[in-house]
Amino acid sequence: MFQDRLQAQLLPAVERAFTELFQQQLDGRSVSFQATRPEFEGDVTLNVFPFLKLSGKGPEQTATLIGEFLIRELPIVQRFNVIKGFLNLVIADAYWTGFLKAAQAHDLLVFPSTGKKVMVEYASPNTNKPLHLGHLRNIFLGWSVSRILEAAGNEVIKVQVVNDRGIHICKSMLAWRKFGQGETPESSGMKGDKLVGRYYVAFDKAYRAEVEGLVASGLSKDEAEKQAPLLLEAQDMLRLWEAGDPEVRALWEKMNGWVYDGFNATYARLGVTFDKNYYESQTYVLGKNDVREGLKKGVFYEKDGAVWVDNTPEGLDEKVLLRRDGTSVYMTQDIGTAIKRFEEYPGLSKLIYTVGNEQDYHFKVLFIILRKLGFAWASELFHLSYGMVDLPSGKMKSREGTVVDADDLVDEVVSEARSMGEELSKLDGFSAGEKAALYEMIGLAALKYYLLKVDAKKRMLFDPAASIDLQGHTGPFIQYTYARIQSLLRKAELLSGDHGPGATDTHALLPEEKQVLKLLHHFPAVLHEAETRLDPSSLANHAYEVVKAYNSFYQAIPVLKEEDADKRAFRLALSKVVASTTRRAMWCLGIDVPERM
RNA sequence: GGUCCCGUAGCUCAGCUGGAUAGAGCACCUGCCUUCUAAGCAGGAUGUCGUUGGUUCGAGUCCAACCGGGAUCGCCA
Repeated sequence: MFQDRLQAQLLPAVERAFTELFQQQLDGRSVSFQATRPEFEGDVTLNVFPFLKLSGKGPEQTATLIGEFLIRELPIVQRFNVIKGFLNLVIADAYWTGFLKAAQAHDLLVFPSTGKKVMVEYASPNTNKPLHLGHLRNIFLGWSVSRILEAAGNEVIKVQVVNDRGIHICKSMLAWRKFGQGETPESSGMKGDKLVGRYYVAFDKAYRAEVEGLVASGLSKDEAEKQAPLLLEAQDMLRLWEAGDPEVRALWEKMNGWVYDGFNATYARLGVTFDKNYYESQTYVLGKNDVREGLKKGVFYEKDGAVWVDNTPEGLDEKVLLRRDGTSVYMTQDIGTAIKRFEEYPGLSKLIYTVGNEQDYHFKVLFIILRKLGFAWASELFHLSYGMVDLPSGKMKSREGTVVDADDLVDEVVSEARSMGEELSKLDGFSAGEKAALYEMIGLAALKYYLLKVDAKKRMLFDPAASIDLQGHTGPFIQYTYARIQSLLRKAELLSGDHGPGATDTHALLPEEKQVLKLLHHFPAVLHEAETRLDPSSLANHAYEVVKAYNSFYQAIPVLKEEDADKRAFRLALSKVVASTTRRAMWCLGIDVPERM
């Protein structure tokens, strides 16, 4: 369990209190301190209810005895009050100002190196259509988790698996060859992924027309769907692809190339990168030997000529790993790819798959299989499962054209940031290019924060109006606070006589100052939690809490206008740490912050 | 049908291994800019925490059943 610097002092003292006052051994792990609720006096609270058996006394008496002991033993405990079983401790201002000094010297959200290497897989698109809103949640989530792991001291390898082969891309290729008349991204001025996606849609349309015609001529729907000439042709093309037919391969490479150009443009705009790309056209052959090995070892078994795994002892089902004809299924290649990755990256300590929760079962089975094959690292595989994104109108359906395109969405939110910015017009001296870059930064912040602040595990509703909101609990609100502080710091430097911000402990902390300090103080614990739970939302929400408290402070307490030099220096120091910590927290979310806005 | 996830204010969401009178934002209302950036601050109103039982000193949180929503269970990917 993560201990902050305050708990590190309090916990041993509480343990001593139990040995000296009650002659009992207290298990430190069972002790939890919580922030004191605002309606009571105090900074941290110890709930003594769980320890009444140890103390052998009533709640009030137990709490009072411990409180008195802490006052004697720890200078940082200034006074206390007891309400029922709650021991509320007031921590001395000197502790908080000392904390601020430490935070000035060392970034609160940078942990020492763990020496561990972690691989995060995310994005993983198909190459037959452009990226959409669902991909955005995946991409922002995977990127943020990578950053969080880095901040927590790990080396992170970011990868994607590109699903570049299969019937879906053959459909686009076929449609392009039939109807495309040589159209290219250049000739049409269309982004490559959009162009290929258009032919995928064109295929679907023509195919359904064929199916309807066949049904009209008397076939059942099922038969029609299987016998439509276009589908047969696409399947032929897939066979030619697998046989390495030069012409099909050339077309495949050309059209995938267009898609990659389009994806790369989107990734660049979103600000994400990959250290390595895996392509299914290469990985789909993996895993067969591993499955045969498993068969030899008796981990799997043969039935009807196919190879199976029996997961009924784990409460799951039986599952085919190699078809009767010896070809592999999706699971087979995932087995092989996982093994290959741990070979390619010796010392890899964890592998995280950012994949939607509709594949929960798949990953459960995959991890069990790898464990059965005897790989020690199988326990370090993690499915970062996230919920679907729904629209107010319901589920996104490509057939019904309700899919929200990623590029369009970014355009929209950036344009909202622009009109807001123009309206407020606070950017004197900015060039057109600087303004455009700023609006881009703000728009992306709105979108990223909107998708990241919700617990990733949960299905979420995407409200287009709320996602471009720039006020309240949003990314731009946090950026705004940062820009505000930067402005303050710039002005402070202009004032003569100030030799930079410094923390002093010569004045009694105001409630607004202390509130900000307490929230900052809690930040490392939040990062730790975000890392262990692989959950950016907790970090996103805490960043909001901090800047909200800072804004209250800012609005109520003078900084530069303060005449007392010590107080002014202290408040500047506080502001500076809020800014740098906020910037780091936003970095962990993949969101940039501006110097002005 | 089996397995898994979800149900908290009008809407969208927080609520850490059980702890004090369940919190934010949006929307609605009232104040605050001759400016340390009003993309802000202060204040107002809003709850059978899906239902019913159980465990506990204490349950939004744990357990069971039920109701409602979703996912998944293929020699598909």
